[in-house]
Amino acid sequence: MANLKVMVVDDDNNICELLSLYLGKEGYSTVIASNGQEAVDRFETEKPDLILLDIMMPQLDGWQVCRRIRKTSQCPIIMLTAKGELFDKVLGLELGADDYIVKPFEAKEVIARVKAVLRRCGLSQQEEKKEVNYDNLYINIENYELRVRGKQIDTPPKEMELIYHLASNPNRVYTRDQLLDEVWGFEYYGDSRTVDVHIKRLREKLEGASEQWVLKTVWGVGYKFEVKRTDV
Amino acid sequence: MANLKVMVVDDDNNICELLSLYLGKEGYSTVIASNGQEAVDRFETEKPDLILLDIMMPQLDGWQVCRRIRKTSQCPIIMLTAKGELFDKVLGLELGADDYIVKPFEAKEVIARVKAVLRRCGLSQQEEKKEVNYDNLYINIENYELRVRGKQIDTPPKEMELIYHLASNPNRVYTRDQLLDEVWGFEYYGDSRTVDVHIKRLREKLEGASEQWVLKTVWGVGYKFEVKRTDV
DNA sequence: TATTCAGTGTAACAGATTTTTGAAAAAGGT
DNA sequence: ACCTTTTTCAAAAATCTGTTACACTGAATA
Repeated sequence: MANLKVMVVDDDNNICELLSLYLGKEGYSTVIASNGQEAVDRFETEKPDLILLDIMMPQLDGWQVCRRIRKTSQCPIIMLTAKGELFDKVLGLELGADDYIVKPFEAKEVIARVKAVLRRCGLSQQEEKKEVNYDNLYINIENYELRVRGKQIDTPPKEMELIYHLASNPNRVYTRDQLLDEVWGFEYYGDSRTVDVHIKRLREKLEGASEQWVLKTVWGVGYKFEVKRTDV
Repeated sequence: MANLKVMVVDDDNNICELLSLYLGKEGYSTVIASNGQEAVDRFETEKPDLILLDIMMPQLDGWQVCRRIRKTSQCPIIMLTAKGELFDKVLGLELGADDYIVKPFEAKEVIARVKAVLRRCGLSQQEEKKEVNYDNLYINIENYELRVRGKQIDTPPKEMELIYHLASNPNRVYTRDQLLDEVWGFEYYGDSRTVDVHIKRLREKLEGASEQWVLKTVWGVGYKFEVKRTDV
């Protein structure tokens, strides 16, 4: 896959530099714009593959920039919003934002979301694995196949995607909101308890399948697919 | 990461110089303002990434400066308060201060707090380690994972954060109040004995894990994660 | 050395919070 | 219309957290 270009738009130069650094490490090339007008202008000439767009900016704010760009392009846009600022999901959807990130953010999260959005748009940098394999567990998200102890188990799509998502990043803790965003999608509005119910049904299917891994609750935080370490 | 800029506001020039020195050594660039009005003015032009703000100043005091800056910016603010002066946490919270430091302060503490606040705002100068490793002890705060003698131990979030905090700064003594501030959070009000109970529960989990380190009580002061030195 | 006392360890409780679970309603597909 | 999947809801269960009371310890004093 050719090198992908990301445009970072924020009036705070530190944020721009930081994001640029994160993205650079992951092999993206970056373009920086430090205000709304510059963003609109450079978008035409640079033709980035994705835009990270701050909402709070003087003059032309993020929403306005988003609206303008959407008039001529479907280029994926991730909005940046400061914690405390209330982010209007409805407005975001109407204007065609693809995702949003709350500041302060972490490198990992930014990268994960950029990748996720690009993937959804069929622009992922490298083909990602469509299957995961653990002791007594095989998941293939392409043909929606789940095998536990070698036995195929009929599993509804949502459960399938959830276990695939968790098992693809073993030991990483996901909050319910992250899962809703990343598995259900940005546009999903709903009770975060929904995740619990799916986890429960997955657990019924996975119960006692292996000592090597477990679908664990991290109390007060979320869930993770925990894999026993053999080392250290 | 681009160089971060800190604005130091204090009517005592010695304090300013001293802080400036500390910060400079750590790679921050600094701007000094010696009264409230100057702080407000220079904030606009300099756009610092963080402000160290003395409370007691003639004319415009720290609280007033804080209020004014908060009208237009979420720039992190750490208040400086002299020992003896009573520092009003509630007022601090309402006005949106992010932390506070009591004078006389130590270089180490100032740097630690500046870093902590910047980190919370997603502006940390370098990626901080999310895991610590000692003989028979592995802590990963990102995955909420605690392993003692290689065995994974389920641990509640508060205990997790506490041991992570202590183990991240081995041999440093923390008072109970410091731990409440730094682990429970600036906004937490509560009995400092709470810390004792958490320490006890941690000790149960860590008991006899290693000769190399220990969760030690410093009588009359607080606690520290003590690591035996092999060198020196 | 005995005494005193503030500081610390511990166990147990209560309240708060979070998670699990079952059941039923809603939505979607055939 | 039927069946499956998904979501919602709320009661029940589990877990975490802060507090308290009391026992114990270390350090200072007489």
